[in-house]
Amino acid sequence: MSKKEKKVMPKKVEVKKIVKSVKEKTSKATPAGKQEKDTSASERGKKTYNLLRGMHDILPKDEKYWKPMYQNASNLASHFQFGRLETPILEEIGLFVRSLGKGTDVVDKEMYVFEDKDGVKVCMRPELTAAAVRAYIMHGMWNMPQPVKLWYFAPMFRHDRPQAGRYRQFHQVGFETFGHADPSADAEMILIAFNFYKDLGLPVEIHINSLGTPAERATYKIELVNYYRSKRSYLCEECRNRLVKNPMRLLDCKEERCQSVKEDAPQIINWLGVESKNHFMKVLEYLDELSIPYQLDSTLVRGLNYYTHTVFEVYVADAEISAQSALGGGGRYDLLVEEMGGRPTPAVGVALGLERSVLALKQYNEKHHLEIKKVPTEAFVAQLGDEARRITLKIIDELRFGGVKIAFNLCKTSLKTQLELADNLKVPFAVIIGQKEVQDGTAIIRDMESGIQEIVDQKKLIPVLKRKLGKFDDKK
RNA sequence: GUGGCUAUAGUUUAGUGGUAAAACUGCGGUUUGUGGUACCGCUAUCGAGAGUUCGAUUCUCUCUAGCCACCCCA
Repeated sequence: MSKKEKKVMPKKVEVKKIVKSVKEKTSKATPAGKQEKDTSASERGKKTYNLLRGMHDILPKDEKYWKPMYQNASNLASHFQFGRLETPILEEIGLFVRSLGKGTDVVDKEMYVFEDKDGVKVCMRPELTAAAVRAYIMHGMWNMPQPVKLWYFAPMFRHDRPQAGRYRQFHQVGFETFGHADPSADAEMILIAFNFYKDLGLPVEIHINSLGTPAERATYKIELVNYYRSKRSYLCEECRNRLVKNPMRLLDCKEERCQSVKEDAPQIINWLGVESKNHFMKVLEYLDELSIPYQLDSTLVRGLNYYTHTVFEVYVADAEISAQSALGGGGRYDLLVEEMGGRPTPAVGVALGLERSVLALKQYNEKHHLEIKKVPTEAFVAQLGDEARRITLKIIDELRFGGVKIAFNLCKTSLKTQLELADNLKVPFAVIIGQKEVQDGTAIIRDMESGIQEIVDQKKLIPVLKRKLGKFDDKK
């Protein structure tokens, strides 16, 4: 016991632990154990904090999903010439009410709205398109060579009821193109969304529809309502409400009794004018050319009011993976810039939900027994004693410049434990530096498979390691 | 926002009206210079609060959170 104490004395943490374990032992031994328990409870009785509802931490274990998502988005953006846009989380409420439209769920019940200390009503952004439009107008981007292409990777906020893959703070990666009316812009958006998932290794398909112009939609709406009104007695209660409130949503109904009514319902495509129809057909031609799998979906409406012409959503191309419906979606919003006070500017955009994508990707990989490969660790640097530890940190830094992917743990003092860690990581080599090596200015390189060790000069460590790893120095 | 299900160590799961079991992980140890094994030890106010009870982790209620369906969306 005394030996033990002596050993650990210099370390505060260890002392505490010993004290604690001694306490516990005595408390167990004595019948007055209850008292002991009480004191320890009050000792530890500090409040712990939980997350707010619908909020989540993104932990290191999911870095393997988040990192490639950011990299993919960033690569696609630079390839397709999108510039990074970063806007504030807080904006004026009006921005979203005006762009998304009153009557949409997002505006009516999901926005985080509060008054700040100046009594100004502010809103935490529920999406970014409106902010992008604001930025486009505010910074006079119509004076730049068109199209202006912007992308973002950012958190959004919606006060919805949480579910798996559905959070109150969630991330979207999105792309917006301003000043490009041609169907090729629509196709480009869909291509980017498609590639984003392709690069992640998740097969997706596109559901697509056209909403035409507001005028065309209005005529269609009348026709739709007329049709549904004639079948009113067959409808579910929900749909009777929709008939008045939001007729476009009638087509979404999943009630069995409404299905037969839905089958013969007029389809919006037949009510589009020649121009709108042409635009849509051209988008589809592009998709055929690009071999992007898509489904025409005459019931696809989308819940934000600003869309015109093309609308689309991205789904996992595997019905068994329940990823909370669409992974992402987008469409054209040719009238929004003008509506928001800018010059008439055609625009198209897409937003992808990242938490949902991670969820879908996890499920997909699990089903197909796939794993995301990490960059393998090439060597473990083990150290023994204070002197060695000091040298080690320096050597670790040198190895970073040398481009050797290493692991280490300065927290551990025993060589045994460190080699155990090295073994768990399945590194091919361990670099061992102890008291003796510090004095000699050397290091041991241990081949973890064969156990063969070699002593090398610390200065030659990087080239020797690289040669052993099958890497060659750039100089040679 | 509506309805339903669930809540036990870091994780996954046992279990009981008499304060709890296991696996994995983590930390420490089996002389601080050598790994893959083995062994030992430590780690849970049984989601929070109230009620019924001699006694509740177990029964009841409230709350909270998560999940599922709907609504909607990403």
